[in-house]
Amino acid sequence: MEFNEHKPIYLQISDNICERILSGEWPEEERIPSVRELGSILGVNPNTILRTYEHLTGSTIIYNKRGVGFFVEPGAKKKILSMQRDIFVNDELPLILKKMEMLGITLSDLPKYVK
Amino acid sequence: MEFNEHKPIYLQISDNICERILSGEWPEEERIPSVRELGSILGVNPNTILRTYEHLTGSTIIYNKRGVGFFVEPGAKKKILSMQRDIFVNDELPLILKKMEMLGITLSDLPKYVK
Amino acid sequence: MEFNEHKPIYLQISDNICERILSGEWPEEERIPSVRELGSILGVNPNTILRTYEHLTGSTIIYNKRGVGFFVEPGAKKKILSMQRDIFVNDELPLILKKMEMLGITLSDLPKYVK
Amino acid sequence: MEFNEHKPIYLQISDNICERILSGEWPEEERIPSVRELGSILGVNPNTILRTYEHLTGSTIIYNKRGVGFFVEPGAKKKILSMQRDIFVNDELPLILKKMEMLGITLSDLPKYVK
DNA sequence: GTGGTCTAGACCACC
DNA sequence: GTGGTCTAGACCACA
Repeated sequence: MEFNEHKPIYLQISDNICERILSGEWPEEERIPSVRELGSILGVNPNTILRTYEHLTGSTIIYNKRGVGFFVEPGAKKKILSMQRDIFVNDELPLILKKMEMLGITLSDLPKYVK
Repeated sequence: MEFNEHKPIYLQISDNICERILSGEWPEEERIPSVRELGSILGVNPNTILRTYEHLTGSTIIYNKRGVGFFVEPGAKKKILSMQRDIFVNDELPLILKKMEMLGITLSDLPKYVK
Repeated sequence: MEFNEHKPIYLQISDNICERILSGEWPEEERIPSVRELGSILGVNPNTILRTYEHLTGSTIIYNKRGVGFFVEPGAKKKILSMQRDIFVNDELPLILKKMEMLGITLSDLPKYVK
Repeated sequence: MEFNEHKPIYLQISDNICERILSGEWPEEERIPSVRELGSILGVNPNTILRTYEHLTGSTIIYNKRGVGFFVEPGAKKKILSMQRDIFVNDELPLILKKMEMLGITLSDLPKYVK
């Protein structure tokens, strides 16, 4: 997996996992790869994966069965959607719009940039 | 000057300087404050300012006259705008659009969220 | 390590590292010492080593794996050679030839001066 | 006048003056421009020119008549030639040859690079 | 006066 | 453990 320069790797992995859950690749209630497995798949230290899992556990998107592994929470998809929607609309969108104004790009210009 | 938590101070100062150049407060071809001056104005160590200036020099937004000081490059405004536009269109916008798709938000929904 | 008077230490270390890479002492793809390690080996402040590493990263001769360390870029040897050859042929050689002309020394005189 | 990055400006001007003397543009025994004049011609602080003149005075290539100006020493051309020849053969040439060896360039390759 | 280099040491996020 | 940022302060060559 390729990582962006300035965002912590564990958060980038977190985003990646959310996408997998949303897409149904990792269904609710099912076990996800162990810290070691995913670490070796992504070429990343298991500690980093653990941090990701802790982060997602804190948002009740996954949960841990001791000695067994991590599982996707029931309702995870809904949760992810509402959380990310909130963040997007309240935090990110205002910044985006401000920047677009600075750059002289309007909403009606956007379709031009969609590939 | 107030600094944001998680972005390096020297980059925040860099952004700030770009804004000053764009606004015309620091015109092209003119000398900008010395590292010591600006450091004491912003309450920041001169080394940190120097780092900012090195960063901006690397982007040919300012240049150095040895023993004299730093000056705004001719064409700096155009350069800043085109750089920021590039980053926005090529790096940020695709991620934004991807996320919007994931969240089920379309371009035509956006005007709703503008205050 | 002994340092020359008038060239910055961080650049001298940079040259030294390039030699190590060229000689194969530090092979491509392999990890090089941490800033603290190399600093204590060379008797130099870690910040100075970091500066060297940043400089070499900028020339894509080494790269950083976050939280792990710096590594020699694949193709670093070739890159170093071609960079140095470029500088020599395009920047230094013209000056040398100009000076030789001024001094009345011709190319065919040179073998006389080789010990 | 354009200045090289890493060599002090006052030395670059010194080289430039030596060339003028060798070429006969500034003949022996004749007055050369005042510190202020040359400074404004080259776009450089007069202090820098003064430093150049002091440097050349120290090598008895020019001399000062108090209240009148600086003059080219009689015998300056010969002096410059022998000094520069010495430096070139003893100091610079060995370094050049060493670097050429490192880069795999031989003396017989050189004519190729002459424009 | 200017920037440039270097040190010592601290603190931090991240792996 | 890793690098990255920042400070304080020193020293220097140069303009």
